[in-house]
Amino acid sequence: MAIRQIIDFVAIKAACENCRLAALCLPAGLEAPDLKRLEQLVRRPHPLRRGAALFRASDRMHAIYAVRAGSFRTYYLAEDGREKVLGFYLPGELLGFDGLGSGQHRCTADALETASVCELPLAQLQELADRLPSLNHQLYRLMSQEIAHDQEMLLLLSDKNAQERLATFLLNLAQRFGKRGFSAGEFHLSMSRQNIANYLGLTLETVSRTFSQFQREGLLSVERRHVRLLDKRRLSVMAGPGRPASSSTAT
Amino acid sequence: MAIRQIIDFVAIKAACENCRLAALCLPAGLEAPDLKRLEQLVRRPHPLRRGAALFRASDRMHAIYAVRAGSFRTYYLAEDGREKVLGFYLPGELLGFDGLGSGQHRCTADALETASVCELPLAQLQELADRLPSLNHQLYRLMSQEIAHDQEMLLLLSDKNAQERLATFLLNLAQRFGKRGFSAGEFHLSMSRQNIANYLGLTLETVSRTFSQFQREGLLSVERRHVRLLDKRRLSVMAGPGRPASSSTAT
DNA sequence: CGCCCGTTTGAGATCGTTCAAGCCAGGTGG
DNA sequence: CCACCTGGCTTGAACGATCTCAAACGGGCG
Repeated sequence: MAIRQIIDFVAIKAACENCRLAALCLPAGLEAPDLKRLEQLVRRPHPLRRGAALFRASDRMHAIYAVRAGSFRTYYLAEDGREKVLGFYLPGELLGFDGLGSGQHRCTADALETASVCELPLAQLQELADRLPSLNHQLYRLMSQEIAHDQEMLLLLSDKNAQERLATFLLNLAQRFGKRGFSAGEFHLSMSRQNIANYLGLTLETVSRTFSQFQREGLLSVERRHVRLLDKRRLSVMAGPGRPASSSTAT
Repeated sequence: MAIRQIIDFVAIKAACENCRLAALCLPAGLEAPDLKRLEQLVRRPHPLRRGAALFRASDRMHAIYAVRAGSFRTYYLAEDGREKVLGFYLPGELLGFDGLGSGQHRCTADALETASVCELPLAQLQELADRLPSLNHQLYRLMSQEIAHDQEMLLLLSDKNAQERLATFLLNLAQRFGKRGFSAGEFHLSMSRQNIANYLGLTLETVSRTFSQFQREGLLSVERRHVRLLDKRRLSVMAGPGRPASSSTAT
């Protein structure tokens, strides 16, 4: 498979120090010598294909992951089988902290498209963290961001209507894509309407209708999963309070 | 003031080792020698009266707090002035981590009634944590719990109807009161309907009506802020999926 | 005693859901 | 190569839970 080969090739070359995502990733804020040590821990497993799980709820946590390519979704399964989508993760973003307290993951992460990660084995990471306060602080910072994201979502879910929710979501994605060197005005949604709806606490019909409405109003153009934001200013007004930014583990 | 004197008297005697809340508090899981060191950091400021802020959003974070008596609410102020109540804190529960990442609090905490806290100054706590991996792990565990709580709330806000929300809330409170040696079947709500409503993503009218409905159905009796749960089994069924437990920073 | 605030209760409006039908793109098999 | 099928998406119509607006109640405090 050609794709597999390309990815493996990249994997061999990838190192935190040279990684174009480094600034967004765990290494951010670490000094060169600490970075070297961190780098030695990193594993780069084979890519996952669409739908494959990176980890599952109640799995013993054995690593933190950085998205290298592709994208992920995390969700959480209620006792009665209902799913709740908790977040989406783009390249450079970290996931898997949810287990740091208990040693067990609380949610499942699966790939929305073919995707690959860097893996930081927990045992060695904690050992390193116990000796490097700076790494500890970095981990606190990341968990804090997770909390910040969840609290933004609480505000969104309790106060915002469908338009505000979708606008917030799209601007957030745009901002995160932009930060990664992709276009912030035009992008591909790797998640289905159903996933977006679940994440935003709506039904897929409402998401679909709201997309159509935004398009009629000239705020964006959308065709299946391709979106182009045409009037970010107005979208931003629609999105309402709470920074449109800051979703997921992005800085 | 008599009350003030009593509280000060208790404050002098209180020490983590003897504190009846110790098992629920930060010290849980720490060994005796580490506990001693932690204990030396603790300050016990004067009680706060109803409405007084323990810390405010955008304040520089300089401590973590453990509730000693009374109760607190945390909320988060959106740009347009809308408030979002994030959580309630009972004796033995810890608050104030939200700033661990950035060094700034993201939300405001205020007393719902006369309340007092133990204060763990951040600078010394971090210094201690840098030398005590066990304390670090404890802090991770607590932040993790915060995340767990927020994610339970995300599920509640996106999936549950008013009855499920209120039932979940009441059972959660009951469980937390019970763990603290108060009655788990009958308790006083220190927060207003407005606060409950905001926390649950409803209006105060809906909360009020749902209380009345529960009472008509024999699930509980309620008079102003005094609640007695009469049929926890049925309430539990109503509450739906996601553990009814685990709210806030309680273990 | 009377005011004020938090709460309860009622009636109507609204937004999102539900149920249902149809569309479109991509993949499959004849 | 085309017909068909499937899954994801769009659109419509009616329903319903919650919100909004409004009024009245009741306890606590000056």
